[in-house]
Amino acid sequence: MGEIVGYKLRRAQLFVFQDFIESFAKMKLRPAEFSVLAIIARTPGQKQTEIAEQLGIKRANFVALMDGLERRGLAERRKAATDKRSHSLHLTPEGARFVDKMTSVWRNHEERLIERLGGPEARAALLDLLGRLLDDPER
Amino acid sequence: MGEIVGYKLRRAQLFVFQDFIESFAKMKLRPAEFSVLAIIARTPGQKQTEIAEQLGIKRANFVALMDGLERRGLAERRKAATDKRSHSLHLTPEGARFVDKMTSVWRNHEERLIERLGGPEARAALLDLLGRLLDDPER
DNA sequence: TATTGTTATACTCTATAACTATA
DNA sequence: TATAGTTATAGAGTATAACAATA
Repeated sequence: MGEIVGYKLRRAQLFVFQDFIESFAKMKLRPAEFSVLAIIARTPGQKQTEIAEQLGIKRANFVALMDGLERRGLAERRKAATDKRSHSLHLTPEGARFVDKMTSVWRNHEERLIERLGGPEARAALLDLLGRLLDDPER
Repeated sequence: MGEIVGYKLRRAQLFVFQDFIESFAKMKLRPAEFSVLAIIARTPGQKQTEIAEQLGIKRANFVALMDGLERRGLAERRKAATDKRSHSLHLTPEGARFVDKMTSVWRNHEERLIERLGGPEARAALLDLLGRLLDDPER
């Protein structure tokens, strides 16, 4: 099975997620929540559907995810003045502090991966190859 | 998010699985079933728990999977003479023909990935990097 | 006592349809 | 009519506990 790209990709992804999940167990943060906070931190004010789409999450499933972040006081929905149907998403001050902590935990996790891969060049090579599969324009 | 190994790995895995699933839609074969048939074909006679463990599937969840393959006449459980608790797994003759077809469909899928990656060397490089993450001894 | 296969069950993710309020 | 957010729901995939038969 080691010659099958999809299989090995899946096993590697599960391994990396396992490390990720353990890293964030204390913060009670799951991968999807991490990604939502990261996106909001980088570009505040986007509406739900925009963020869900970027992450490949169905907007229906995004609701409960965002409910959780809002209940924890990390992010908030604001009624958009221009379009009263939509919510623009922002971090709370506490959410901004949380993201700082989260980023530092993530760096440790990423550092562990770099060591396994054999250095930063290997990580860059992996990101490049994955980007080719995805046809990523920012590659 | 493009700089986060786990995230990009996940997206790439989903993309590859999507192509895989579409490739095998006509054969009504899911990734887990593919992997079980491939393992049985390569090493017939192993018992359920051994195969499940190799694939990272819990033995409880393996039961329904194997039920399905048996119901379709592709694989079968044989009572092991030495240990009457265990089942040794084998392909049926129809299962063997199915695996041939399956392998050729898989090759097309894999060929598509190689093109995206930019050639067989790129695929080899990707498998190597993923193997490093997994600490794969057969790398 | 321990292990193999099994059942039952629960939890997370994901996918779809249909509703409401706005546009 | 169409869109943003929402609700309800169903299907995978995965995890654990407990049981019967056998070791």
